Amino acid sequence: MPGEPKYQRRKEDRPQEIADAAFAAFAENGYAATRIDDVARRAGVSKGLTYLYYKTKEDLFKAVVKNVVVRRVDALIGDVETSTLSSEEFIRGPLLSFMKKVPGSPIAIVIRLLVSEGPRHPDLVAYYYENVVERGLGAIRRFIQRGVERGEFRREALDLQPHLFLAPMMLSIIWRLIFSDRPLDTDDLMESQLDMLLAQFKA
Amino acid sequence: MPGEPKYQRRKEDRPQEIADAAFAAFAENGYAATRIDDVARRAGVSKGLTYLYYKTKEDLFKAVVKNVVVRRVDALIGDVETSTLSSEEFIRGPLLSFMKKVPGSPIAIVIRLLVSEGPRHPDLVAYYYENVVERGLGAIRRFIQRGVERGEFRREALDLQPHLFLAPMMLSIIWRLIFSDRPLDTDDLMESQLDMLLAQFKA
DNA sequence: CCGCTTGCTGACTCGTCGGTCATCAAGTAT
DNA sequence: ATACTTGATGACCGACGAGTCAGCAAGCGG
Repeated sequence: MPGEPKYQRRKEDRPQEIADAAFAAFAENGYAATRIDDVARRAGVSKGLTYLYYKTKEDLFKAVVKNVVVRRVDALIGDVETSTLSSEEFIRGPLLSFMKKVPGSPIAIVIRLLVSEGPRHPDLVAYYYENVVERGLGAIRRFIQRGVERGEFRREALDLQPHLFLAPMMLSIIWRLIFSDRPLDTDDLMESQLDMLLAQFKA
Repeated sequence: MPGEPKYQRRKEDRPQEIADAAFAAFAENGYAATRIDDVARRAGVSKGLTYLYYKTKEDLFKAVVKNVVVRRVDALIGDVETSTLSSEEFIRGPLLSFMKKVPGSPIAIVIRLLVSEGPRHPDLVAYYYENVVERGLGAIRRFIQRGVERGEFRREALDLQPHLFLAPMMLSIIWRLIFSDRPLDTDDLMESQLDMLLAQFKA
């Protein structure tokens, strides 16, 4: 009797599937504590196959981080640049709702991985810096500038460090990474911060 | 010929010395990547001795975190409670200068360790939460309350989440953990935040 | 000086896990 | 059908590092 085939060949999909499984595994146990075997099992694949597509564990790690990051940042930045809302509306609308989502999103996991493994993967940190941080901060800076040009913000807003928008979001991310279940009204934190910034810099 | 003794017995000092060495090692390489042998060599001691004082690697880890934490937090909180400065003076003086120091201090290292290893050491997280976070936030809350009672702050300040004071500090810590060498004027960040808070809540 | 306690050593064990490779079998071309 | 390519498997290897333990010697009490 012929029976089911033991496996199908799916050259195209495997790398992505393995990367997804790896992300899930890293998210749960961290990089060091994750075995390639775990990743393979999660992906429904043998350990050997993982090594066909990713030469080393480190390779896989880098692929995973780039993967997760690239997918998200572009979308958001595109939003900022093309939106037709007034500055205040944009801040209270799309920006705030984005910030609220981040602490529970895969981005938070990537930050955990960067904090713990970053020092041993400098090129990965560089990649992240260029593709996320610089571009993200740049977008905020341009946004402020546009606001000033339109007369919605005072000139002093130009001296503001864009980081100040993101500080409560960062705290919220770390809080959830460490104290996952302990309550903290992170939404309120971010709203208060944006309120303060607007109060201070609105024309 | 008698020669030097090969070692001295120093039962009292060993545990602390080993914990210090372990902290240095964890700070440099993280928990998982640090070998007990490294710790021992740093402490000028044999691997076996480490196991005399700490049953397992995890034990050592917990001892290290508690050790570093306990030493610092009390001092600061004591400061807040006993200071005779006005609220604004205190914020712009001792509080600001404390916050400036943190990102380069061992506390930052502890945060890295908690972010990466926390999920696997829930009791350690609980310990940290009770002894650092709750007490720290409590101190800030009492400080605000005192300011309101003295008429230095408006009543609305009571609704403020204390976390908002610390958000830029948190961002600075993470920034330095990940991007150690990349420039960021973290002092300015924290100052701006305190300026905003004062502008908003000063009576 | 001697003998006993115990702080301390370091060679060893043993499980684990990253990485390899001989082999198999799914799919394809002829 | 048959031969061939290559995606996929899983047993295996080697190193590495946590934890053990038999024994050594510092230093104290008599």
